[in-house]
Amino acid sequence: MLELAILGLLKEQPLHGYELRKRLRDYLGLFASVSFGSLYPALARLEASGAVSAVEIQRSTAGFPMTGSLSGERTAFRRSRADVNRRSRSRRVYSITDEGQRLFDDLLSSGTESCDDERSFALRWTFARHLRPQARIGLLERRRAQLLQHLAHVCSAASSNESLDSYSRSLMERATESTKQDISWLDRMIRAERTASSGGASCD
Amino acid sequence: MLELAILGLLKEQPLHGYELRKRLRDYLGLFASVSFGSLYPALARLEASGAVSAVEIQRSTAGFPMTGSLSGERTAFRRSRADVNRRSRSRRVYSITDEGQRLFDDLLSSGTESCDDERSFALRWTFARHLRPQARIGLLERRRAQLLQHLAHVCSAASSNESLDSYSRSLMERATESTKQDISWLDRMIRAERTASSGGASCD
DNA sequence: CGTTCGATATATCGGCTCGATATAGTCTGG
DNA sequence: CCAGACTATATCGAGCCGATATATCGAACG
Repeated sequence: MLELAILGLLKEQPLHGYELRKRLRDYLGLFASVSFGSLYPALARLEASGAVSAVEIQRSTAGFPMTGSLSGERTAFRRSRADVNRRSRSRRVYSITDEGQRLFDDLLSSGTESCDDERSFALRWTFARHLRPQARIGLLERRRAQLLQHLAHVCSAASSNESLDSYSRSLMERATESTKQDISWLDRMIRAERTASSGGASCD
Repeated sequence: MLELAILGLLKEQPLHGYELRKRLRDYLGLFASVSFGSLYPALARLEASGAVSAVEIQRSTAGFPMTGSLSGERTAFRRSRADVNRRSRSRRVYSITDEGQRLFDDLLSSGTESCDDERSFALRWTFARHLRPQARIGLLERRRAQLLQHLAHVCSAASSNESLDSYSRSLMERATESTKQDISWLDRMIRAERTASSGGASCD
């Protein structure tokens, strides 16, 4: 799943590891902060599989480093942001490749079988703009079915045993309420997607 | 954290791995199902550290197996439940030791520094009856402070950058709403705990 | 002027968890 | 009598996390 998040951020612009982590924490950081012990191995895997390419940027006080290696990718490396000009030390700037674009599409739409937990869904929904309208609705409906199933399971477990104390019960009630509201949210999203796709252009 | 859940269930009665997993899924299963690849190593760790003791129950069609080893613990092993008499194959029944009781108390109250994520809090709250009233309130307030901090962080990240598309924004709004409701729930719980502890014995 | 501190930046290690898989006994039903 | 489902324990690889190590830079401080 981390690969999907990395590729999604690199689709917008090339980034180095440290900045990538900050964006994972801030933009997609609704759920958790990613540690370096996950990030750098994931980047190494992606590089080994050819999904991303890395350019080593040597530290240099001049405006354009260009110490000379791999001329193609760093055209997109523009120091438009304020934190880029305060570069320090050598950095490895990663860019997504064509193969990485394909991998991103695969990972994003592969939730057909097991878009299991909440974080996985949240991550996919963050990149929902890269999905076809039909796939967006499918993602929402799969998530909805999972929450309904989860709700039924919790209710059956709660009714089969009344030995829960007040602490467990209050926790369970809060969780159930939150899940129901998630389902309502999904319903609203599904309705909005349906009207948008019917009102807009025919499916693609 | 898995150790804490195991010890909490074994505090009530001795259990073998398979049944333990079912209860982790049903009773504490509000969040996730625990895999055997986590459970059995965790049991082995607990046994190696002396927090639990295991009794090998050989399969036998008689009512009482009692194949003879460690006479003390299995007094609590009563086949009062329907699924116990349909025992099959040899099982390793785990019981909590005195050292395990101490470890449970340590783990349960060690959230002073880092009761980080939601699942950790939910697990501790499930066993809140084993905490002193003061410690219960502390747990709730730590969780509340974390959620407030999380909320502030998300809001600042959202305001600093407006480039989020409608999908990310709707997701973030739902997450924010849910977090606010969690905080309200915590406030209710804190109020209830305060009245309960003030109505009961004077604080100390 | 040095030096200490915090931010930037990459990398690795051990330990824990998961999903998949292997093994094997028991019970039920066709 | 055998197929399939359930019970039960165990292991493996891979991924993720927290902690830690290393190194450079700018700012703060005396």
